[in-house]
Amino acid sequence: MSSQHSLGELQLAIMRVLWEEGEATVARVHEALPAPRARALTTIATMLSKMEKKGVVRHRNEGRLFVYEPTVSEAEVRRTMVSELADHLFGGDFKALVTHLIDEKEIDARELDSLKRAISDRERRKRRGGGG
Amino acid sequence: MSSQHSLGELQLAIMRVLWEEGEATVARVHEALPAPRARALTTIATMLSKMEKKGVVRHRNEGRLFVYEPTVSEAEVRRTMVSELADHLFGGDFKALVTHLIDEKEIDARELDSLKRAISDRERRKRRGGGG
DNA sequence: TCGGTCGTACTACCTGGGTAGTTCGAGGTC
DNA sequence: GACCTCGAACTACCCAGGTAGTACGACCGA
Repeated sequence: MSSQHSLGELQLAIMRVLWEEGEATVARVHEALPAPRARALTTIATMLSKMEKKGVVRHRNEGRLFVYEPTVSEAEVRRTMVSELADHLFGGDFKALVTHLIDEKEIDARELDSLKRAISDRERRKRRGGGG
Repeated sequence: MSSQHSLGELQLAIMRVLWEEGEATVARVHEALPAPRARALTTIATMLSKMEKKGVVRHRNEGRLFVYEPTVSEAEVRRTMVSELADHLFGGDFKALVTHLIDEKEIDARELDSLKRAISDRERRKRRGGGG
């Protein structure tokens, strides 16, 4: 697949519900949205149909209900959006992005160290176990 | 300052010119934009005036020329935009962002290792030297 | 069958990024 | 002084995210 999908804030919030629950009706998405993201039900419905046109969700009919489910994974969206940002802001240099994170104290050396250990670990496991 | 400024693609391209050159006229920005970002001169002018309304650039008159200069630094914009992304995509967890970078092979353990060394180094220097 | 309820469809609007043509004014030139 | 040119201002779009009211159709209960 690997389609390029950059999503807005509300769209992301909606997707988060769908990723979490696998599938959901408009009403379900609406009530599952955290308080600060409270919107009219129709707003959610409109958004969902825009998102379907865009290809990030799909729906099936359950009686007269629409049950929506995601057609793109969280990882895909993240990949797209992080790459986009790295592109725009750091000329596509992901290392520069991490460097920024550290320079701006968003993340410190200790955190990075534990991170690095986790990664080496994962890589080692990958090498031994094979599968992705 | 620390104002929150999220910029679009063209805006970023324009800012890059201004950051690089310190200040520039519309024409200068226009000709300095890399080929793939070629736009009509009026587009640049319009954009620049929108950006001024937004507060990310300022201009002074040099005869009948407008000389624009940035009012926000590249670091500020990066901070804003990276934080925004981390917020939207990783619930504000910067570590999760780095983890993503590694999981998705955007960056590998070796790169991370050299990165980590550079960071420890910088931290050490900071601790000794003071300023920040 | 009528009327209410529920849920989607339609419509409309706002905002901001992006795009660019056209107009207008200032300055220099013939 | 009329004219040309250059550069900014104005105007007008397009698109997508976001927001929500209103219309409409289906279904259920009386």
